[in-house]
Amino acid sequence: MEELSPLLPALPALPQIDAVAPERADAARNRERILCAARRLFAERGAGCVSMDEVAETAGVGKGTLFRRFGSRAALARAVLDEQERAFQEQLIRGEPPLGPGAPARERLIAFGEAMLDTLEAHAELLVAAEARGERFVAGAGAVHRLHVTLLLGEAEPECDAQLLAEALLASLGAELFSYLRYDRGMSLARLKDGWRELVGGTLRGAPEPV
Amino acid sequence: MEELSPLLPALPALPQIDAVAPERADAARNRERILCAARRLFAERGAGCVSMDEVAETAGVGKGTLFRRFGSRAALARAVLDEQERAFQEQLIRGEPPLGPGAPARERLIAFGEAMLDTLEAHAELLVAAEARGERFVAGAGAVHRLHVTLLLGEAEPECDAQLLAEALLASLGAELFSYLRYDRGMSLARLKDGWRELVGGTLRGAPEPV
DNA sequence: AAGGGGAACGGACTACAGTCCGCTTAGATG
DNA sequence: CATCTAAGCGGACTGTAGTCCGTTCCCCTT
Repeated sequence: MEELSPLLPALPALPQIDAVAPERADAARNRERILCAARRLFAERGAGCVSMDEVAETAGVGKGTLFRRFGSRAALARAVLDEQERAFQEQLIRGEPPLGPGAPARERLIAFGEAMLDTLEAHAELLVAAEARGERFVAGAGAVHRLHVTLLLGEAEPECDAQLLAEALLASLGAELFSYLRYDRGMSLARLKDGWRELVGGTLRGAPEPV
Repeated sequence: MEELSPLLPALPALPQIDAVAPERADAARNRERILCAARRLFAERGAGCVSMDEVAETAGVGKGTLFRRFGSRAALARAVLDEQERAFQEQLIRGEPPLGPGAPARERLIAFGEAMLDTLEAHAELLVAAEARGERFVAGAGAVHRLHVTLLLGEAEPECDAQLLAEALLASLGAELFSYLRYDRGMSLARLKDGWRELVGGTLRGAPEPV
């Protein structure tokens, strides 16, 4: 694994897994309250129609606390999706093929995109909120997806610029674009999946001729 | 023209197609002042560091006037780029190949992307401002690009879902993504152009090569 | 149990996009 | 030139994300 690290853009500050961060009791309580309130409000009224002030008030904490915990609106949305996202990443790493390891890279890529599209279908609004203001590129979940796609592309076609193509492919799975195509343009989920397949199929169909 | 009118059942108050907008003198003057101020401020300090209040003050007009004219921050950025964009569209429609008509669709697509990347290199910050808040999808310039790419794709590969693939390809030319790749990740412009060529090449490899 | 240090709290504050509405005035009409 | 009216004006106002900083109180130490 180590030798792959040059592919990473830089993943600093991965949340420490072990015990470096003992959380104070009141902090933990408040975090839970906030997540709970956010989940409820987002579900009730849609993520786009809930302000941070409302979340703070509903949770019964101050605004400062809310932002100290989560840093930004986008980060809060991500935190609400966290459980979901963890499960998805688990699938990618240890799940059954074709999503998990065992299938050819090309099949895994297709499965990945289809799963992403299913997630988008289920949580479009929240995901739009989660990728606001360019945080899309920095955020933890995005980094994992990026790495996953990069590795699969490199595996399927060692000659290609996997890092760059991964970004291009992921851009086509962005939440804002999805919302636009799905709801403003009325494209069906099946059509979007077909499009993804076409895109991946094309990208992986043999190395481009050397210039 | 006039002699047709007896045939018409009476079309009162159809929105005038031509000469719709006789602009009042003060309005024209203010629009010019605003564009001038915006151009200057954006150039001096970067589009990201200029607030609408500042533009209004520098232009010597009220905030209401500014928003009445341009509607939003993104629209103002687009207006500042307008001249540039007109010239570019002219190239697409009537310019020399490979950007203009005359070259095979595939070459034109590649040239289109490279030209877009050059534009991004020159005006990244302004273009980021211009595509804020999903206005990317609605705005005039975006619509022309979309149509152009869709037509070329359809021409090069009639079997494909040109509308959808056009969106995917255009997403990879988004200003935010460009800024991230170019400046945060430090990829060279040449590399981005190569990536675009790879992407287009792959997408169009499905169909039999045009003879 | 008491005390001290520092993390956590909360809400007032800032900055900014975008809206509203009463006042002004360009320019058309007679 | 006088009058009229609707387009245009401007700045106060709203709603929201995110910051600051004086205060509180958790938890470790003794």
